Amino acid sequence: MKTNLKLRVQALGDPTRMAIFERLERGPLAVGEIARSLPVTRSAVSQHLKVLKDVGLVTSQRAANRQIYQIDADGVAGLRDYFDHFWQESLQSFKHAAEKSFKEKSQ
Amino acid sequence: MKTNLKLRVQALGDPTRMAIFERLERGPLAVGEIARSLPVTRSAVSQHLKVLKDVGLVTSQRAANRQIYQIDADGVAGLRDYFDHFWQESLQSFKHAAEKSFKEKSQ
DNA sequence: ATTTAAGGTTAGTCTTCACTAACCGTTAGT
DNA sequence: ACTAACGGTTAGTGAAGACTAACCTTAAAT
Repeated sequence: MKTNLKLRVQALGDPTRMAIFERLERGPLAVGEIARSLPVTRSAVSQHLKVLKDVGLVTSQRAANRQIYQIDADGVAGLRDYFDHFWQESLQSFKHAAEKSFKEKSQ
Repeated sequence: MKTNLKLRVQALGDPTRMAIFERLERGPLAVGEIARSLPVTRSAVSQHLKVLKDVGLVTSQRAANRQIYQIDADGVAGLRDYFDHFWQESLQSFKHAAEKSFKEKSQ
């Protein structure tokens, strides 16, 4: 399994980074635009975006003066798949535990 | 939206808690069993499990002397749904951005 | 009744990391 | 050329929280 997945969860574990991430849900934004809607400096936003980019949750591209960030849909899909797989495994193990418990009680 | 979702991501953001969480994927475990497979004390594991329980990612039940923890499948499903929804929104916004970019270039 | 093992709680320490301020390079406009 | 706005980088600080050690209760065993 990709260890990147854990790093992504770790990255989103910070409330400010999660807020930045959600700002990008509706579409690409420049660093300054994000910072203006948050109670932190551009510097902080820039650092957070670097983390998000390093773990593959956002991508960036230059537009003249500005740096435009947007969600990396593949990165999000990875997270969804991980939790989906996890969910299925959990259901499975729950079934087994329930059956085992039933057998133990009925003997 | 459930603010709980962000708390869940936050909870799994800690590597030790993520490790504990993954230990429970295959089935219910007691606190001591988890602690034995990790480089931290039972006390730490107990505290982490409390956090995971508070945000709805695990449940617990007594078995005589011991406290048995297991994954809360509903909690995991919530995370999966969140990221699935997020993924769809991101794809949508990506489409729009691409179309807009195409129009701008062709005019 | 004592012992043993389980797990939760608390106080205190220590590390991690989010944040700001200051600086730098870059680009567009005048 | 100069100015202004953008964004990335660094050093230093502060606060949040992960961890251990010590203590407590509870339950089963002898």
